[in-house]
Amino acid sequence: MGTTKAELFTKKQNETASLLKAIAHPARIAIVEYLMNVESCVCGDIVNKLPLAQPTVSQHLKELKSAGIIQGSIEGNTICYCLNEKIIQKLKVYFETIENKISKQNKCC
Amino acid sequence: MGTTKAELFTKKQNETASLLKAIAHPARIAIVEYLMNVESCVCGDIVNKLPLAQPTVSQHLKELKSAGIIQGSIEGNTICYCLNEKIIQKLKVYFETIENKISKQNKCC
DNA sequence: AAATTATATCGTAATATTGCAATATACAAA
DNA sequence: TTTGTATATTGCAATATTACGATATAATTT
Repeated sequence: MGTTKAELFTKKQNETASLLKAIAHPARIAIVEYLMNVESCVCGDIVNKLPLAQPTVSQHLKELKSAGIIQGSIEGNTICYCLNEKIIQKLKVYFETIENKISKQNKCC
Repeated sequence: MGTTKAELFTKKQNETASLLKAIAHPARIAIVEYLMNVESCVCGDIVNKLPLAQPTVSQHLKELKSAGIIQGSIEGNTICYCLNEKIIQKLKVYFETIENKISKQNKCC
């Protein structure tokens, strides 16, 4: 195996899992945290900032982008990446909702 | 490879990635969402609720537990699992912080 | 104590992920 | 139009993850 049995879970559960998985890597965390602190964001800067080879960074950027966590816009020779605020907010709300539901019930441990 | 080069990132980035990775699977999302909606929580209930074999569920519970996302307390023959509110809150705050930082800066895309 | 019930662990097959060298593409500058 | 610069894609080796049958462990009931 190695294959997740996605068909056995709800669409939403699979989507949530994919979204979290897309961020759940130190290099991708580092990219997100870099973008959150910077105003203008060029791919080359990210490559220089990260301790990984250019193709590896490119691959991580692709994953973040296809999950919708970052957006990229072509700027001549260069690509400007930035965070998708809506998706970040969605994740915040997800954990906020869990937090609120927990506090409303008795805990057994 | 297949190995993440964890030593190249900060301790905190690695911890955040591990924590997110621990939830980033539809079965583990399903477990978290089940626990969030239920008052008393016994491992057997989770096994019955999920469309996976008992050893598989046990393995997922172990991962959630070792990441600190759930806690388990032995209750005779049975094990009662529940969510660790502090960790969930930590994740909420993480995304909340990113959200706040984004809105304070100019976006280029 | 034997049988039953609840959960964990081991071992392993199938598949996925990570990282990078080599190479391709695409625009910019000379 | 050749050269340089920025980014993406391909191909592949190493390692990690997922799932589960078989089995172990540990408490409960009979």
